[in-house]
Amino acid sequence: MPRTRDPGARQRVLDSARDLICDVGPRAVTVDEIAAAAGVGKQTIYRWWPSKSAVILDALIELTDPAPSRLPDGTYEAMRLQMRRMAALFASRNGQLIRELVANAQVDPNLAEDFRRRFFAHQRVRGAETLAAGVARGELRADLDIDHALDLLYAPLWLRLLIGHRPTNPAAADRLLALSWPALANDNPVPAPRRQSMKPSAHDHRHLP
Amino acid sequence: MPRTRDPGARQRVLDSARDLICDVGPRAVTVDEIAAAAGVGKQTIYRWWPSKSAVILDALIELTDPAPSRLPDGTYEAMRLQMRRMAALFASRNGQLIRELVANAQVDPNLAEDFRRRFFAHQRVRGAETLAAGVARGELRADLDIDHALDLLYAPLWLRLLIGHRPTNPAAADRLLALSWPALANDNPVPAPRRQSMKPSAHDHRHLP
DNA sequence: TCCAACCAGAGACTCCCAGTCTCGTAATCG
DNA sequence: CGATTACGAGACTGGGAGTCTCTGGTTGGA
Repeated sequence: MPRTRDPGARQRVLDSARDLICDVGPRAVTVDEIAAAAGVGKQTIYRWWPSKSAVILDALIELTDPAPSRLPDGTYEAMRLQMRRMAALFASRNGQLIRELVANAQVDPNLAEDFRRRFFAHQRVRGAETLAAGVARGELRADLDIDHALDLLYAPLWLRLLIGHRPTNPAAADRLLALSWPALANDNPVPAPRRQSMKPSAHDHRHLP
Repeated sequence: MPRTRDPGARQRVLDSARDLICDVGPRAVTVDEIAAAAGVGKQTIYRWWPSKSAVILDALIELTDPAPSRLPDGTYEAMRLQMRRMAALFASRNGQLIRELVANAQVDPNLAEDFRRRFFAHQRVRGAETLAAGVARGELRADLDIDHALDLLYAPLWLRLLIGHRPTNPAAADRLLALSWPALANDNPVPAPRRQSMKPSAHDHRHLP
């Protein structure tokens, strides 16, 4: 019998938050500005989200959800594509959203937990599947620790986003994968047949933007 | 002819900042509390440091400076020690200082630049020396890109500190180094003689806290 | 038709904290 | 001794997160 939630308002809040933060940069954006840009009362935001960071997390998740597109067959190329996607996200305007969230997560344990569960872990699932498939096919070492391998592959990109000591772009993803590959690949192709074309080719080294 | 800076005050400010942040956690600590704990006027803090973050950065740097102790000869063991030291720092109370600084650096570009120059880069210098020596001795691949290799080795520890998806401890450092090693080591010992005892031994794998 | 329940936008309000300003005092040097 | 400057103490400003209040609108049931 009561009035129900306005889905348009929800969407306008998320869109405004995303646009403002990506343009102006993190922390320079206030909740009042988001509310004004969305044409929404401040209380409407706090009715549906517990904090400003929760809004930003939802805005970020909305961006990256709808992409279960097909991956290449080879483990190397599949990982390369996934790392390139992550690098592109980090380098895009939307990288600002992630930086803001990680910054606030250092202070707010609840946010940290949400961020890990709803964004960070979610990002890793497909990578874990790819690596597991690679192990099953004998392209990767049989004793590979998937979680540590994911850290190895993804962490340098994260670090560049958060520290800014180097750019985060697809070329960086390529170089990092090429560098790490020998640590993951199966040195002794036990019964496994061909894994020739999957290995990094020479031109993957040494020519960056 | 004027009164000079009180070095005791400087030290008390840094000590109080460190203690409070390590105990209470980042952002829960205000400048007023630091000043009160140090028995110092607030203005004295702002006379010598441009911001709260600058105080914390100095407090952090003071901790990690005086440790140019000798490293083992083997490249593997030297890197292992350095990674373990970093892991221990991250896991200690002082890891809070770093988290706070990285969080604020996402918002404050000047702080980000200072943090990179005065802490982050400084940390990497010795690692770079170790790797370069390893290349020179033929233990590591001749075409190794030192900067990327440092990212590979250190970034997973940083990521654990900042995201918190896994613990940051010496055992983790060991496992990450053992995992990455094949990506760095020289597969073709060209003219290089023995590099036997430097390689990870079997017990370095698979037994964590 | 009317009413209860709850949503909405608008904006005033409280609380907190980084950073500034002011004061009276105490060193230091010429 | 007097000019100069640091010092501790604490009042003050500005801005932003989150809350409260008000008025109005929309829904579904009696």
